Amino acid sequence: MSLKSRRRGAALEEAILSAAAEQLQESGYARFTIEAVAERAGTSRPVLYRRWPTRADLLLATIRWFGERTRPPTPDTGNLRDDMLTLLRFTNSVRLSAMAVIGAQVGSFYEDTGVTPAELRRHLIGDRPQVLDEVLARAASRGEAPADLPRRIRELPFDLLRGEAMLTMKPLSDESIVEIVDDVFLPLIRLRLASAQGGRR
Amino acid sequence: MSLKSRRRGAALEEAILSAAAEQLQESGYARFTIEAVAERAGTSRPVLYRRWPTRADLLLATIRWFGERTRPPTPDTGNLRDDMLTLLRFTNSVRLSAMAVIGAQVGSFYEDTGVTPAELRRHLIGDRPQVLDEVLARAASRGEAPADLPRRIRELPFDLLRGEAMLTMKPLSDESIVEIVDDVFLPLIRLRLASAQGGRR
DNA sequence: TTCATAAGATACGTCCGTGTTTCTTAAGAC
DNA sequence: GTCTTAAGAAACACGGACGTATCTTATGAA
Repeated sequence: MSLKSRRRGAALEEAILSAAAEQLQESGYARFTIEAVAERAGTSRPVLYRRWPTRADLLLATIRWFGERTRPPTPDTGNLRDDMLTLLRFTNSVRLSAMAVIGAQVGSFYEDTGVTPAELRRHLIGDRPQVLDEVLARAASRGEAPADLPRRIRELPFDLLRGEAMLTMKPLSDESIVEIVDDVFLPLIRLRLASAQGGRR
Repeated sequence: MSLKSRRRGAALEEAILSAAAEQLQESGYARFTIEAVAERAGTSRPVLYRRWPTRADLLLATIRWFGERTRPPTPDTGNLRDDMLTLLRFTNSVRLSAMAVIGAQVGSFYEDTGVTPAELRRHLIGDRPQVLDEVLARAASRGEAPADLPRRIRELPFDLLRGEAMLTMKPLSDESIVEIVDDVFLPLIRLRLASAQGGRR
């Protein structure tokens, strides 16, 4: 292909991981082969083998790479509802293609390695502080939400978003997102807030 | 293998589908090959090819077969909470191994055929009337739940169950199930019941 | 400008699953 | 008991991806 330019080191690695991410999202893990990624990146298989001994290693590297450059911005609209909607919409559009792949395409990866989708998700998310924490903390300081929310409630909107996306293999409609916030999440938050205040008095 | 007995027709088909279901649950879709299923069933590939032209056809047949023999019993404990717990526990233990496979192992199937996990799920469930409908109808007649629940609320416990199982690739703990019912589902039901009655008055 | 390094092209053997064909022989209907 | 049907064993060519080895040549640093 390239009779002239020849990429090296970090630039090459970047190009490969980018190609790998594309391949993964477009064609799923089944066709996420060393061969296909090399071709898409415009390089040759040995170049990949020199960096990642197995397809599983390449996948992990790809997921981490993708996760790093799709950090959600921290919304700060002044109210919990809009913050949540913003966050969910971002996740729905940007991260979800990744999660759908990770969750639903990677079954054979689980078979091969024993790494569950949940663990892959942690790879995607990384160690960075969760945006959600910040949003909820601000809501609590405004008196919109109780300070202590159990994991199940906190993560509810994301669990629902992810679950539905994994089933349908596509982003949710905006109505669905609004529904999750207005009909499920916020009512539960208000309920818990009321009972916390009621209990305190 | 069998120098003596030789199965035929329906009995053979049953044996094959049973072997296929085992193979699918144990080793996932990636290793759900005509070859592997034939071997596990103690027969030869041509026998399978005569019935199901492709691996996808075999998968659909297997899912339907499995779904048919894992119908959930309709619980009738006299209260919504226990009915829901019973139903969720059954799904968690029996159906879930299937759903985990369907949802999380079958990504490449989606790639091959365009059939989403949601559609596969419908295959599993079939056309039969949903047990959940009956449980909720009885709850409504007891005054425990409003008569008209939107899909999102009705399915909430199952969406959560399925989503979590697809992530972790294993059944939920019983505490998680209780949590889903007591901290998420029932509060929302009561809330809607109250507002429906309040609005009517 | 020189030179060590690594990109990238090519080729090789291997494994595994596909889909088909041929042949035998057991099963079940008559 | 005979005969049609289909099970099941074996072999085949095929394709795709693997993982490695070899050789060239561009790149970037000294």
